[in-house]
Amino acid sequence: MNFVPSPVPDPQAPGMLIRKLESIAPLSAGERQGIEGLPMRIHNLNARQDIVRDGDQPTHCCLILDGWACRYKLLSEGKRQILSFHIPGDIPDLQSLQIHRLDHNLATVTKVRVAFIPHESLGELTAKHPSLAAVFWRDTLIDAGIFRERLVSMGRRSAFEHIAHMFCELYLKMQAVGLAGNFRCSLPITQADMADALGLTPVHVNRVLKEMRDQTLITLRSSTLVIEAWDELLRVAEFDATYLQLRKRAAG
Amino acid sequence: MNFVPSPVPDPQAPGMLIRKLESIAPLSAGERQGIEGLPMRIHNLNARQDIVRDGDQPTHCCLILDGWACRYKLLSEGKRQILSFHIPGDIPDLQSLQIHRLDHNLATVTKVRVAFIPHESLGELTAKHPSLAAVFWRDTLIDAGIFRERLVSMGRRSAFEHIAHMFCELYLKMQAVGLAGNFRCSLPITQADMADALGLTPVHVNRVLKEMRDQTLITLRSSTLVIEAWDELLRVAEFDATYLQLRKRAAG
DNA sequence: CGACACATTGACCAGACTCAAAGCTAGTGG
DNA sequence: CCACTAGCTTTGAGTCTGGTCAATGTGTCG
Repeated sequence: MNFVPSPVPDPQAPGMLIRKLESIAPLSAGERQGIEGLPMRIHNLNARQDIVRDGDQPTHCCLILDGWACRYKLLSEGKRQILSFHIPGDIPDLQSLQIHRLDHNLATVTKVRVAFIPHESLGELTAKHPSLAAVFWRDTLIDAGIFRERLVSMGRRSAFEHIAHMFCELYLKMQAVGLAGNFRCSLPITQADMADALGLTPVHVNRVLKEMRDQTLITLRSSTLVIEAWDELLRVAEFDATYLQLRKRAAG
Repeated sequence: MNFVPSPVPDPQAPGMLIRKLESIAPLSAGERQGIEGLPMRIHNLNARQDIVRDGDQPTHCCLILDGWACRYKLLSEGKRQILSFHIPGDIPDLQSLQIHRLDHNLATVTKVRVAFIPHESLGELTAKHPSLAAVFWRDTLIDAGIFRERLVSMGRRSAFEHIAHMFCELYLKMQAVGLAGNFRCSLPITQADMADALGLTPVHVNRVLKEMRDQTLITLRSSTLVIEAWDELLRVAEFDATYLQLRKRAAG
């Protein structure tokens, strides 16, 4: 792994994790305290670099504090499939606690600030607080639910519907961690990234985006997505947020 | 749920579960004993009927003892996406232990014999044996890994490659539970089912299957798949079995 | 200011879809 | 044991969504 500057302390990192987990299930005071005590190595990473790779056997989990990351797989002839995008609060490789060899890559999209948490410490924590283990399990299950919904988009939605669906999902995920509001959020990915996530070509993504703009569904300028017609977007995407398992929570 | 005959006892059901879990991680004698003690209601279900539905809040998990099941979601205009097929030993709704409202349907494909296990009993069991909880967690993570690989197929593999990939996966899963061998296994699904799983139309699936037959890659007759050229099938599918997390195990 | 990455557009192509018509085949009932 | 039927499979002809190739804008950063 290539880190840019050397690690810097970040007293807010455990808070980020606590907020994330409380968005999944309420935590007891003891559990919160246990999380506060987790050792975390903070790193600042450049955009577009791998964090862990296919085949790696990581010894840490990676909590995103700032910026966007993605998981992807590569095929022959440079074909890439982006499996998911990840935003602050996410632990994209939480599964590595149980599945020791990674079967895909995790990379930054933008510059990213991450906290690395040793598996060992997480293991001790969940041994002490079994209900935290359930929360972690739940997080990976929500992750799986997102994959299932994306499968539906890939298989049975048109490019237009699929892109609309992705925007609904990304907006709600960003809103849930307080990084979006008023139908506006940062979207720091290129059209090529979108294409690789959607299973389309960049050219076609571009055309569909133009069509969405023409229909005043969205505006997309300087890495900012503005949803101009939320209800209509939901409708064309046949979007049902159940699968995201979003609980009511305090504004972040 | 519509059960055909009334429940019948099946002393082999716990054995099926034990074998399944030992394919994920070794079990201690105490754990095996705990599983033997699980209450299981056995039912025989007809083909093509829902077991649990989108929105349900099940109180039992469902262990498949015999036959095939599938999970699917429906969209408007009768569009259906099959998320996964399930074979004996699978617990397709294990996640319902943690995610209480189902976001998809689970249905039989063929006639199915299932064992329903109360969440309550599973909860007690994992409280007593925390390492069993980890095994269950691991099982759902493997499930998620299968979704990720399917996402790659959907997004970046041609219909031909995608179908080849599905056959590789199904064959290995069947082999792992002793239901396949010698490059031959039962495949009790229609071309329409395949189409809904692959995100294609039945007509196109048919044409691709013909092409595979013409290339002597496979034979598919009376619900039996014969893989005539395994290495070649692996090659065209760019199949890498890592994601299935298959451990060496005794022949079933 | 220049370079490079990204976005946009056009012309043409191909893989997959639609609609429609036969052919099979396993199960059912007589 | 055979004829019938319903559901599945197969095939053809024509269409369309999304892909390919290539050129031209546009914006951002050093």
